[in-house]
Amino acid sequence: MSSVHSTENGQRRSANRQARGIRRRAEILATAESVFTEVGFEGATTNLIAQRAGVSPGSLYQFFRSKQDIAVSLAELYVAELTKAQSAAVGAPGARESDLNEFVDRSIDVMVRFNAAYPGFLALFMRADSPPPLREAIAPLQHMLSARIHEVLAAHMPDRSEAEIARYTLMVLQLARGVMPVIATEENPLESPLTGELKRALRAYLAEIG
Amino acid sequence: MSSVHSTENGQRRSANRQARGIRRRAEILATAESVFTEVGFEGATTNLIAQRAGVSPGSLYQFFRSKQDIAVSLAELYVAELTKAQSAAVGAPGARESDLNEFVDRSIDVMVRFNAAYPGFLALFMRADSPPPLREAIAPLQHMLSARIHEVLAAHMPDRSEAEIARYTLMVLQLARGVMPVIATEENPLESPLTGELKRALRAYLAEIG
Amino acid sequence: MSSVHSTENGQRRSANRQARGIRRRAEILATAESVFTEVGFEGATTNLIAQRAGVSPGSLYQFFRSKQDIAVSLAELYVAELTKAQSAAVGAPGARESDLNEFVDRSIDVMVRFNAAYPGFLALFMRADSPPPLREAIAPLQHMLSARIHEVLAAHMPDRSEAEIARYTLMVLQLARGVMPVIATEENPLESPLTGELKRALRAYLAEIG
Amino acid sequence: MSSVHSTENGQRRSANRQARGIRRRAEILATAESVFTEVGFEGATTNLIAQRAGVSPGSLYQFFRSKQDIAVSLAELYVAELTKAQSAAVGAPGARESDLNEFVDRSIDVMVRFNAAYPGFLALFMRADSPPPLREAIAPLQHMLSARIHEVLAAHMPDRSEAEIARYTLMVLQLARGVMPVIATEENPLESPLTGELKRALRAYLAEIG
DNA sequence: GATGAATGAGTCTTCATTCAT
DNA sequence: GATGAATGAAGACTCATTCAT
Repeated sequence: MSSVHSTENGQRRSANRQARGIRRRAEILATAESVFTEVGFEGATTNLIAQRAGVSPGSLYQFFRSKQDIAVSLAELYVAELTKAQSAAVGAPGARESDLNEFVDRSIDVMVRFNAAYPGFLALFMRADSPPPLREAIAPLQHMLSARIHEVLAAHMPDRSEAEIARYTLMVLQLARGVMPVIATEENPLESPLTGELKRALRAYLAEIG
Repeated sequence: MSSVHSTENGQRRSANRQARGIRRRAEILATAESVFTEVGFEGATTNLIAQRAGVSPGSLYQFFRSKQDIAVSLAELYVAELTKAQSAAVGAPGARESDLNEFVDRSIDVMVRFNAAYPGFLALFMRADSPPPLREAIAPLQHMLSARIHEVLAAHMPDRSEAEIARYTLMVLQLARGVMPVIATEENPLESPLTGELKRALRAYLAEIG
Repeated sequence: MSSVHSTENGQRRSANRQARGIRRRAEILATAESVFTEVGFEGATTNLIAQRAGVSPGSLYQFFRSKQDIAVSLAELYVAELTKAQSAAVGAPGARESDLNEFVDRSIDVMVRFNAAYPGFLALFMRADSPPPLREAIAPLQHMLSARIHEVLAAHMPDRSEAEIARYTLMVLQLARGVMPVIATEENPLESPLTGELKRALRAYLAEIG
Repeated sequence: MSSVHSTENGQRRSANRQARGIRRRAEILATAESVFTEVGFEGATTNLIAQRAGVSPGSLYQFFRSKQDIAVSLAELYVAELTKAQSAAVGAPGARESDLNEFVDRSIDVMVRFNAAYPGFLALFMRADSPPPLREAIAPLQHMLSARIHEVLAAHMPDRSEAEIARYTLMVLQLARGVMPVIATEENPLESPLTGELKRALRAYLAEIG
């Protein structure tokens, strides 16, 4: 009985440990995000991240192989979260969008909310010179967004060539990307007039090419 | 007599020196630009820049107070060059734009040409994040571009409030900034379809808000 | 009554524990030996040893005070094993050697066999330098081997001074130590011609000084 | 004239600089040797070496690419010095040795002197587990010594097979290697009785196989 | 003005060891 | 007794900057 008991204890202990480990990892990741946001990837030191997370440098390296691994993990988190948010708000990929304007509005809202929620996203991945591993880490995200836009545009412009659709897709993505960083710094991003203006700009462009 | 003579010599020598100094400075700046472009601001070491510029590290610090100062000086150079280019192509600031669309087209062309000519511009200042040391260097550039757009928009929309004009200005700037980096990587940027699409997008937006 | 019972239980349990403890310790020591052999003393990490031994780092420190203590314990093990092997093959210490040549041959065979059986022995203790932490661990081994040789030499050269005997002892030990590492890397060490040559060399030296 | 003068100054300055650089490098190397001797290669820290050499860590890395490079450079020094010493004392390779015993005596003296002069040699390179680059660095030395011994033995034993000569060569080398470390720690190595004993041992072995 | 050797604070990372559970 | 997460003191190495010449 005592052995059974100790096994139960062991299980509970290891469950607790695992839970705390996951929490710890998440805390470090959140701390890292804010440090990256403040001082950039190269400006951030692992010792500072550790200290701010209330953890020893050694502990940090129990959760992340390297400084870069922290950024990659962050990217993975973003990919997962954004995919989730996009599906929830705009509908699963494949669902026809009856109205292009609706699609634009909802997508922008999703992006705005996302950027507000994860300030590190802009700070780390919207750079011209991210080191290759970071770039790779967000590639899926790029692809997902592009695919979604491409699909909707193609459905609404059946007469256009692949190349044209691809071009429009890229334009929409980059136009939004240009405005997003400044929206993200607003007080209340979702209600910001800039958010409205971005929607207007995209709608105008889509009407023009339609 | 000899003192007069030596003074004349001194003047001539100091003029020569100054000229060579200015040339040196420009060379270092050009070298720094290409190094920044290759490896980014933090990836660049002052020793590498000095070496590639054929100058000793000590000399580099005779022209620039710090690594950051190099970037700031580069930004100032860009401001000057871009102002010149803009004036030449679009008309001096203050000159009324008869047609907004004309203004857009010419401005975009200027920017595209400029980005092609100065690769460091994109590498350093078109980043969505800007590591803190670069943030202040970028400000004058921002202001110059904004001022130009603001002026033209204000002239064409006399009934709008300051705040609205400011908002539209920011939008135009950011929309262009989003697309510019991908235009810059094209084979022949000026003829790229994306350049045309950017003009279309901006015209459509301006028409919408007009 | 119950207390008696529990005491009996306790005794049996503690006996079991102790037995398992000894086994554990031996397992860790064996693992450490192979890790040391693979990557050297400084290359080995206590965490790796623990992991390979299927033990937690904390447990390892229940058996060994420090990393150095592992090496010392290994040395002690070698002293014990080598003493045993030596006694079995050459006769217990104290037993007169009728023939010096016999003694040489048997001792070399013992050493060769031992080196083949315990690769860690060479890796840790046959190094010409010994990093300071290992220096003290090696001492007992040195002493044991020296004592054995000294005794036999003294018995066969009653007319020589202490100092001379000590010198000859050291010579024999070091001559053998020089050749042993290369013998140990041979396919079949015991049959290697080098083993024969080492015996010849030592016999020749002993004859010379005899 | 003043320009000529400044050129002369420049030349003198750069000559001075180079001279000081070479001296500095040699000092660091000497310091490193003694640190390696005291605490071993892995025990030595680059910061300690720098400090003891009266140099900043950064300066150390101006002369040596890495900690390992220091050891490799030391090895190269040893190779050069020992080659020089050997040629001077025993005669250039190729010169027939009339007497084997003479050859042994002189070679041992050279080695003893060398080991006394460069204590780092034993500490760094007589180890069972030197990292590969260190091993490579002394390989030439090994080869030189082997070649020299091989040549002399072959000349004196024309009837033996290649394999036998090779074996004897290896034996001589290793027998000497075993005793050398303890000779090197003696007060006055050249006069140490152990040096005499080593010569005796080698002569006895060579007589035996002759 | 120019040089480049010298600096040293600071970076990422490791690992022997401890300790709460 | 066992566990393994946590620790934190170093270590090798870099690089913006200075300064004697």
